[in-house]
Amino acid sequence: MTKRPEGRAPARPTIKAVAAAAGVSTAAVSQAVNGTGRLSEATRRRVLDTATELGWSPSASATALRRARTRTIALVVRRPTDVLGSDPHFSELITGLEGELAPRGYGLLLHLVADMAQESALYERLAAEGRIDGAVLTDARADDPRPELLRGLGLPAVLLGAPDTASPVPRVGLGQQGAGIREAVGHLLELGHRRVAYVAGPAELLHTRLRLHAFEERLAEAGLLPVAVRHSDFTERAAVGVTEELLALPDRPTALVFPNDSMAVCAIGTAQRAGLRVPGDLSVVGYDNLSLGRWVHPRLTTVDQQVQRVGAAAARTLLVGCGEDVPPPVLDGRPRLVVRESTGPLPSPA
Amino acid sequence: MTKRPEGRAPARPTIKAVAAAAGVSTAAVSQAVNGTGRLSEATRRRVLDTATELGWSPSASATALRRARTRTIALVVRRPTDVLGSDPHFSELITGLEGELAPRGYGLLLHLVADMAQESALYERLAAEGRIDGAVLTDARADDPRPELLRGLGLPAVLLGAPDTASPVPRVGLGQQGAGIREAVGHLLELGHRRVAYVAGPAELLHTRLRLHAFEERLAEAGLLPVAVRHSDFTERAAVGVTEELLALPDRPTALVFPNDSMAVCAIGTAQRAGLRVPGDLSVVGYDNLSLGRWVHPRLTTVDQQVQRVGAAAARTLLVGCGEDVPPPVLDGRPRLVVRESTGPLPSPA
DNA sequence: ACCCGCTGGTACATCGATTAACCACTCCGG
DNA sequence: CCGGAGTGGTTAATCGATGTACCAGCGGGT
Repeated sequence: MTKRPEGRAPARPTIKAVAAAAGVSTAAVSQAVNGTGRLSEATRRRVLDTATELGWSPSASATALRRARTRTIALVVRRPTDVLGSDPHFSELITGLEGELAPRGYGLLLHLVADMAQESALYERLAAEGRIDGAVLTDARADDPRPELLRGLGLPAVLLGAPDTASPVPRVGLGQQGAGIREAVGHLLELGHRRVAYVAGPAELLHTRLRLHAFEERLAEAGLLPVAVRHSDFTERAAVGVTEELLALPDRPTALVFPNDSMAVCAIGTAQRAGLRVPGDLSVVGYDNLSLGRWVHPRLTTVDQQVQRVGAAAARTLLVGCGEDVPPPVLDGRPRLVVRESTGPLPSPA
Repeated sequence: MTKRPEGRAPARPTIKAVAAAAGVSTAAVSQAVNGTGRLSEATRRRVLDTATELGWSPSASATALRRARTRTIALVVRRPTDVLGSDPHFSELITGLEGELAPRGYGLLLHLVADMAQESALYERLAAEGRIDGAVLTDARADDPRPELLRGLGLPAVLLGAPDTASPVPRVGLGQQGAGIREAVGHLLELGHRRVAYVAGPAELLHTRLRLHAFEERLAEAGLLPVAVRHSDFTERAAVGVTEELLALPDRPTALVFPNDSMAVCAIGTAQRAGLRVPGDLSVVGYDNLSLGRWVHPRLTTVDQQVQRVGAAAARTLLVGCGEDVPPPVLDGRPRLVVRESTGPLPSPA
């Protein structure tokens, strides 16, 4: 039991300590770690050695103040209900972001807000305090105020889930939302389905519109109309309600398409509870390729949109916007249908 | 011709600008916003008004440098496999943390690492750079190196998922892990089950041990031994493998207890796939009370440990450790069993 | 001897806020 | 009329790192 008075700060070394230990000026130390200025190779090495020896890293606060750059990126999650809880979307996105940010010494500042007003206010505060260098904007809306806001604040940003039209900020991936849904509908049509219903996300989200449009378009190409379209939030509760409603329809749909996997799984449960077999009586398609879906019974047919890669691309885009010298993002993958067991041939009419 | 065509930096106002506009010294401005010093009410108000008028907030970098406090808390998620993806645990935890941190102007810095070595290295880097004021340590291990490490770095921390024994850092909640499991086992015993198996998390995690001990203890109180105990990571894939193995046992268990809900759901799927009815032939208990569990078929019996509240308590504890003046955390809830449909009476012997 | 250019560094102002020390002024009792 | 105590501010040093401007040698051409 060492008697150490608590809270005794270990007094981290400063650039001054390193300079003294190496017998040079603080300027030399700075130049050594940043690779700037003109130092002899011998001096540079000696400085770097003493730096590691003392366990010194430049203070993030001081550097941030001097350079007006914090090496921090904001990710704000809007969470009107409890979406985050069930949605793997953000976890995957964060994984993708981190993979690119961390190696460059960047940090991810995470915030949760309830609505768009709070989100905008938060960006303004973060910008006013100079806490961040950029932001990842998720869930693009139809008339999204954020790109313009961030541009006004002088912060680079990247918008996820919007088509690549001209805009104040770059946009990344999730742009081919339609492709996955088209594939899913095509799959259902091939199986013989004619009465297909679509459960969409909140109407104000841009990707909701994109996917819905793709859904209707693909059906139209087969000369069909959706038997029903319902908007919902992303909650499991909504999934259950909508499913019950759709199953009670006079011309009951034989296939349901959902905007995420959690909802699809709940829908399967609801159908089973109502005495229907999946996919015998009802086919169900999800979205996201949540790993859970591979193991439930029946295994879930879903759309994999590779959120992780999108996150990585978004991070790269932002880093470029921050003046970092990184290879530009490449985003090859597009959403792809993963066919498993929750979809099957049209039930033969009794 | 400016280098940045439209990215003209809006030149955020500084304390100097506010001081000039209000006709006072910068010191007065500082005292006004911090409520320190002795300023007349009139001056204070005038300063605050011009501050909001100019849209000024003190620079986080400058304040951090001067006060040696960043108002940032680190949450490092160790993720050997893809646990984060499916585990709602962290989402809930983050929600709880944010609820307390955000109102006090604190930010949450999120990092993902692969193993404990990386995690320790990360804390050292964050501390050396002075990027954080404290850290939330999740998933306590048997001989956890982090509390000692963080103490050595002079950073307040809070350890989650450990009993409240003496330690370098405070510990919060999740300490009564046993209570929930005891309740679950009691429930199964009441239903007549005698052959119960336990699927545990990774052996090095402290809460794994606590829960396992509670499981065995409660069974012993009824004069029973576990029919089997298996360790696993938290992945769905492992759930499937373990379930298949347990169901193939000569004295097949009639009830399975899992360390999280995703695994339990997958186990149910696996059992169904093997032709077993749940809970007719097999009872399944989860842990976490993931919202999905309320809607699958059958609805999942699980343990609710109120992670969100734990997060809130952890945040409060940390804020106190940072010298913030907040009400001390109160953590009333203990884990509670939520009985639903995936558990049922012992199958009558054929 | 003188100036030039080059190498390898150093001195100092600066980023934006905080805070201890200090000062001008008024009021008041003795 | 003077000392002492408030009141309501200001001045200036400081946090740690960065970068521009400057300087000391030194070799070499003329």
